Amino acid sequence: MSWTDERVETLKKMWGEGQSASAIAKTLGGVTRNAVIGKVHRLGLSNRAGGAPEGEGETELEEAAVPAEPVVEVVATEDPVEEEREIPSTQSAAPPPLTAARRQIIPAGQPLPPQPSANEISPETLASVREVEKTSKRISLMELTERTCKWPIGDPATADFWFCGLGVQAGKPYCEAHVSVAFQPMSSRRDRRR
DNA sequence: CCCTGATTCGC
DNA sequence: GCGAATCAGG
Repeated sequence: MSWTDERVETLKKMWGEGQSASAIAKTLGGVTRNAVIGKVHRLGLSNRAGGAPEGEGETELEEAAVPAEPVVEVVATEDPVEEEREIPSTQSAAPPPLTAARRQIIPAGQPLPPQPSANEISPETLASVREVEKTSKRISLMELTERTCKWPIGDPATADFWFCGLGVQAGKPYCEAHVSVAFQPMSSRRDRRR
């Protein structure tokens, strides 16, 4: 494969859109992400220039020393390389109707499971969850991957928070134990049809 | 371990 | 010019 005008154009476009080198390489086909990066540099557009020359926006989640700005940034932890994401411009201009209770909002965005509460989870499964929490790897947000259990454990508002991190069970986002509690057969309780 | 971009250097 | 290997980092 060679860098035809077409391919270069695609490269420029995708790179400009903020696509990752590997994603671009996958789209183009016949090249590796290294090739893409190499080309990007040769083309002189290493830095995702354009309109944001500066950017000291380090998303540091330090202590809760928020001055006064009710900065409600929804930092959705997007998957590394989902697939064809062609919408880096999706502004969620509609913050959920969270009026009062704001200090106890769980993770962010995506379909994270509810914390194991005294819900409708059978004592057995709940017990197994407790078990897993002991043996969990306690990985950080950064460690989360396609194949690590993304079950949150602990209180996100404190340092006492981590993710299970055990191996997931084929495609599922959680390990076996957490899958069992996340995906209840929908009849764990003789539901009193309200 | 997974992934990201950056750089180097033989081809 | 090209891109694998390597580096540096999350």
